[in-house]
Amino acid sequence: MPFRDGTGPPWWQGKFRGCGYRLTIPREAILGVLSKTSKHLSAEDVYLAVHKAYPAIGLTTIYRTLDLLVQIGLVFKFDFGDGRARYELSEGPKGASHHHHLVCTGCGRVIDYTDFIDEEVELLNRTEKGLSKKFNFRITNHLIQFYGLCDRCRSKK
Amino acid sequence: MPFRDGTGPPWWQGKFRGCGYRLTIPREAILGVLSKTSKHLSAEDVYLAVHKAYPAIGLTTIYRTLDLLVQIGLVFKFDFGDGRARYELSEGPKGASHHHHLVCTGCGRVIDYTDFIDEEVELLNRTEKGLSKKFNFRITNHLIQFYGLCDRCRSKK
DNA sequence: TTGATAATGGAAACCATTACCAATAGGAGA
DNA sequence: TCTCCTATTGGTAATGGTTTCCATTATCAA
Repeated sequence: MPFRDGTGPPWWQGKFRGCGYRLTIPREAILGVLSKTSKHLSAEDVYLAVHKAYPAIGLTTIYRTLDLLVQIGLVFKFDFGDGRARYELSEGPKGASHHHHLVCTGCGRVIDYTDFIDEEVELLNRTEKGLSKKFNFRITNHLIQFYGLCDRCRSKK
Repeated sequence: MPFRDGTGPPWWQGKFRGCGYRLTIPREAILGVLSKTSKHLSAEDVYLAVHKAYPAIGLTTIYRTLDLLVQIGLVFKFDFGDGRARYELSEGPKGASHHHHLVCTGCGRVIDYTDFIDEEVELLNRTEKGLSKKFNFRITNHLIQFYGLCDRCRSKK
């Protein structure tokens, strides 16, 4: 009987065992970091955060684990155009906090928005169904991003 | 009076002059390559293609020019997750051939689709308006991609 | 408790992209 | 058409995020 009140084993344990993966300290530490922030962390960001509590965990493990988490579907990987990948937990323990991104091409700032999400998701689901059938794809994920200049960058020029 | 029948100066000349950029051999060659394909070329792909006709043109120029074309808005830059950027002409001389992408996470194959495009674009325009107002952004572009397993990769496992 | 093997970590390799700078060429004005 | 200013170019070297390699360690089913 799983616990989800913060005192028992984390809610993601099942995901691991179910796939035949071992639940290790580094993996728990990385999930811990990701679950405690709403920022878009790079691999190095995760490394630095994890490093505070577990200095022995190496950068290689961070990359490997993040890849694994993306494969499992626990984590989303994004590219905001600054040359490094960003990672976000796909959903929190209390449920999904689904959002899309607004990226400033001037300063690289990323804004999460949840407005219009319902309409977008509704259309996406419909599109997914159609595409799955037409191209015989098993669609697992989608990406929507808007690009532009934020207020600060607009006034600079 | 501009020519668009292939015998006169290319339709993109105005774009350059208007922005104060010079129209050079390398730039024309690169645009030429991009306008003759519907594939998603990497910088190296473009380099190799350009190199056949103009062996003197260097890879550095390819990168610089592609960046410029993206800035001007003549070219879109994509990331399909294979570690290299892909470039596509944003619209052909005959008009736009707007499409979105379906990416196989198994083999990396990318399928262009135009189905649902109208609905998607309609919703995106509405969303853009709302986001522009709420966050005071000047939105210039958007990205939609679906990820999944293609038929071949599904049957492999 | 034990053993098979999945997972780890440090260093080195990888590789797409960028920085640097001397040489070249576009094109507005004469 | 010619000249000059300066944007552009191209080769090389550097950059830096990510991956590879492999000997060591730790997980967990039996």
